[in-house]
This record gives sequence, C-alpha cells and structure tokens, in this order.
Amino acid sequence: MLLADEIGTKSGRDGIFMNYWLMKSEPEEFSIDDLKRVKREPWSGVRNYQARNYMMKDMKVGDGIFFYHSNTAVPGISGLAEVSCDSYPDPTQFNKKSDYYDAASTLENPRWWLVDVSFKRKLKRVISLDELKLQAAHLEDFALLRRGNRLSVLPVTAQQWKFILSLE
DNA sequence: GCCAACGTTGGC
DNA sequence: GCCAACGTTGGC
Repeated sequence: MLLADEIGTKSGRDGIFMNYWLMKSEPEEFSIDDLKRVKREPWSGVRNYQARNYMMKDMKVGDGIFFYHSNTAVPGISGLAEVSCDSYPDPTQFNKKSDYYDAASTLENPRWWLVDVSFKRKLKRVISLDELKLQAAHLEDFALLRRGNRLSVLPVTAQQWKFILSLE
C-alpha cells in the first residue's frame, strides 16, 4: 500500500515513487524555449557533487522537473520537464575542448554523471522567485529558498510541487 | 585536519 | 557590476 505522504520522499534507483526536482538554467545559455525546440537535452556541465548525486543516484525516468531560470531579470520557474533516461557519464568531462573538461576523470571511473531532460510544457506565466518567497509559509523548507542556496539541482517535495502548480 | 585564498553562483 | 554565500584547493 502506498501512503500519500510517502510520495516524493523516497529516493534511490529501486524506489517506485515519483520524485520531483528543480533544475536551474540561465536563459541566455539555455532557456525553456530552447528545451521546447530541441525537446530533449543532456544536462551536461554540472560540477557540484551534491547536484551530481541527485542526478546519478536519485533521479528516475519520469520524475517531474521544474525548469528554473536563474541569473536573469525575473528569476523563476518557467516550465515543466521530466527525467527521460537513467544517469550516464557526462561526455563533456572527457572532451578537452569543452569548458567542462575534467582531466582527473577517467572512462573507467567517471566523476560526473547526468540525465537527459525532456520538455513537457511552458507554464502560462513565470512563477517568480519573489512570488515563491511570498508563499514561503506554504513551502516548508523549500530548498530554493534556503539562505545562500546555490545548488543547480534541488529536490522538491510532492506537496511543494502541487502547491506551486496551483499558483499558475 | 585546519583554514586562508580563491573561484563560482546568482540575486540584486 | 557588486557582493554574500558557499565549495574547492592546497600549504602546513
């Protein structure tokens, strides 16, 4: 029996529960419209261990993703996407010409992993960081709102997911 | 293992 | 462009 309050709280590759995430992108680099155009994108270039661990260990095919625009005039959630494959080594770490090349990584023991992200839809409007801050009381311990938060991949609970979508 | 220096993130 | 917050690096 699946308890409602367990949804979104389980992790691990054997888990059967849906998880939710927020992934940041600078729209000048790669926006929700870019994802809409290409439909699916390898989430390459993450070079933070915690963010990597979420992708490598915790994400499962079908997990929901808030696509967040950072470093822009109105930062906020601009669309929905989903995890579309199991994690695999980020190929850019092996490419000497890439900004994300990592000389310390080997094919036998890759350091950086990623998932592919597929476009679902744009939100009718951007749900801004300002608005999310105003709703903080309804978003208990939302990772995005923690002080000094800089992680580019964050977990979202089922309750947070549902509430944020209700703002749309 | 400590911690100063440095680099990056991302809101403003 | 500024800068607070945080992660990483490397000397010791």
